[in-house]
Amino acid sequence: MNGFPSHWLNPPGLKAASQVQREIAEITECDDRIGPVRRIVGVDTSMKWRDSRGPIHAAAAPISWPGGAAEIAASVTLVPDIPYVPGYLGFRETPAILAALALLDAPPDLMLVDGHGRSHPRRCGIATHVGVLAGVPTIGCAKTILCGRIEGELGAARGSRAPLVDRGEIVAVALRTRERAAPIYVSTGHRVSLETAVEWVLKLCDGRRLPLPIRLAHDAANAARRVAEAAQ
DNA sequence: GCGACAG
DNA sequence: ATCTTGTCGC
Repeated sequence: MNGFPSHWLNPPGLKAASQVQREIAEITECDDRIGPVRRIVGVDTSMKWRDSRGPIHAAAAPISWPGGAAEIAASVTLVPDIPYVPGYLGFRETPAILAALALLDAPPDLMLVDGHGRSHPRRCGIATHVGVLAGVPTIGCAKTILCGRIEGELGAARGSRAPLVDRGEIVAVALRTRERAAPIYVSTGHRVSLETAVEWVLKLCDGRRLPLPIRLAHDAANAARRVAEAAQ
């Protein structure tokens, strides 16, 4: 599907993992390289409460565009190699996400990932990780900050934005997608510029804080978890 | 050394 | 990430 070293998914340790992230960050494209967008997929995972070593359930939820009609979501259950460690989420969840993506009849034209992309200490959050390995344009949508700080003031109106700056670099946009709601942090994952990413996220947030494909993926992943838990 | 720390 | 129902308010 896409040729890459196996250790990009399975490094021997965290030190090697950091090096992999720097390598991926080197080849990531932060400019627009998107074809016609007719199908958008959101991906997310679900797991048991405070169970960082148990199985995770990943879902890929497609919508058609324009219109935003939901299509059948795909989901898989998989035991991750590592527990959750801040900064290394990609190594934990990417295998399951790629497996769910492989169940779709075609790769998406654009993908939204729950988590950071470039707004990561080594510029390789899960949205970048997934985007490069899948060879798909991705946008990172995170609910809280991993690194950096908001520069300036973020307005209260929907659509207000302020840059998220880390070590002098704009790595994401703090975006008010809904009035009276906390902002989300939109970043480049792969092959999508920050400006384009913000445009898409605003278009996909139907009066809600999170974009539709992410919400659908969240629901599908939770449904898969309930099915798996009921079956045992 | 200390604090911070996506999901 | 997830446990949980209703309830209050913009």
